[in-house]
Amino acid sequence: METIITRFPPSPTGYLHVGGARTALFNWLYARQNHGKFVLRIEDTDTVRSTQASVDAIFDAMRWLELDWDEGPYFQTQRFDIYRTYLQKLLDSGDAYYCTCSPEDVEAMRQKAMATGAKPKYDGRCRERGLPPSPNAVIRFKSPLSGTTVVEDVIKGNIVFQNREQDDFVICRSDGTPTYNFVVVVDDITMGINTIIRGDDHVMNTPKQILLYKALKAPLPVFGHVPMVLGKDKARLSKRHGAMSVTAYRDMGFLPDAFLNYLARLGWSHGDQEFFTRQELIEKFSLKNIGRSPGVFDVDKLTALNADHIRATPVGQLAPRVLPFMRQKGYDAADDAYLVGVIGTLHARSKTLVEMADGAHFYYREDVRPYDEKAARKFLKPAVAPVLTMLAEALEALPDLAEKTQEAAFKQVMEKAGLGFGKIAQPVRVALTGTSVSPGIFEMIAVLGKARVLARLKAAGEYIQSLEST
RNA sequence: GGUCCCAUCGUCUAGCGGUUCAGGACGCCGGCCUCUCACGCCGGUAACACGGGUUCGAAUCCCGUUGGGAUCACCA
Repeated sequence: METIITRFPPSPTGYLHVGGARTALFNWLYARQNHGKFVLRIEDTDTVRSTQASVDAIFDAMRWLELDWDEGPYFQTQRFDIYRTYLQKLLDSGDAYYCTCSPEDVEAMRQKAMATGAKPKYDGRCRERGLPPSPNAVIRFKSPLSGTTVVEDVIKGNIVFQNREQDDFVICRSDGTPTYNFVVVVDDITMGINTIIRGDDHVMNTPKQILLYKALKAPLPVFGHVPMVLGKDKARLSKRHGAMSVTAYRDMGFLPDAFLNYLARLGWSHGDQEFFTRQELIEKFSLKNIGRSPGVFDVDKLTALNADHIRATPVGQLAPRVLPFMRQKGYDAADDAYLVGVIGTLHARSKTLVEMADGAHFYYREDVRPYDEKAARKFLKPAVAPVLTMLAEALEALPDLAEKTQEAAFKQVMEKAGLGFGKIAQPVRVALTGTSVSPGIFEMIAVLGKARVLARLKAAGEYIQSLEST
């Protein structure tokens, strides 16, 4: 069987956006599943809009998503000589010709056509003139005047185009640089790309490209056009929908596998399954299960899926991923046993890594004061001071802080104070964390360790005393 | 406007002529669990755009309407 070779060809005119990431993912999955090759190609022929910063941003995003490529990155700007060769082939075979009509002339043709209600296109006036190369001439492709070109789309099915709708499009500008539809075809032919999965916005280019493949006598690749990703208002995703850049999702605390899982499920399905590991995606992905209608990007669902992935990830593996967020908050955290313990108490209650870092505040602050005002007022009342003291003593006497051991200590205090656990837990929680929301008391104490716990209980006692004296 | 594509709960979707007065997930609303918050569990809300056909039978096939999207460059 032929080796599957797919590609992802972003143009470096901005960051990698959500839609682009999804087509990259689909191509990557398909290549990986078939033990084929995934090629990265930078389409930078628009020298005005292309920037190195964008190239870097794209690599950065691909690396974060861990979508590795087997070949490339190729840069189109370094391949002009190849394009030149293929241009000459078309000229030689008579499938292309020089045209000296100025942009203004062509524009006039469009206006005229529009006026008569016809489709705006170049009228082919230089088609049979056999013009020689000249400084201001462009090269146009000699498109068939009749017949049909059918795109056999693996996602959408057959799409038929009338050749008469096509005009003789420019394949080489007057400045000598080749245009998009031409370079893409040459690249895909020379790179051996046999499977092209790309966005819906390219369907109209496909008949042009197929014509080029035929003129170049090259075998056609398999085409598949995936529907667009839309924003909440059902309009194409754009800046006004907020985060479009893939790396923005990294910064919001999403896991790459969760992001990929979400992207895959947006437009593709495998029965009712929602959660997929990266490996499952590779195994179960299939072109035939890609839907034909556009989908709306939903952060809430991404977030829910992210929570599932966080929970499914062993705490040890989560540590290096949360660390940057901890540091960003100024916590002196390290990838150590303490952090693993911290994550253990937080990972079932965090939907994102940012939330996890937020929830870890009390683990990395020596003093949790000032207390949350409402929490302190409600729970750190005079009556609880002796209870906190008793608890501190009981805890101090313990040989270790295993949850079982702690339970006995708490039971002892509960009996002495004549209070239920519920009455003791909240004050302790405030004393330990400064707030009324946190992981479970026992697990928290086990992670914090005796020294921090005793100090905080003592501090809370002092706080209550200071209230009484005023 | 021309050309092309699309159309199941608010959203992502399952469904590929009958076993579905349509299943799952997110969201939302109840409840349970419970030391708070979560997790988890249970239950509820909510859809086949419309109109014609074809067929014994249609969410599933065909046509039309409507609605959305894409594209019409010497951008990619």
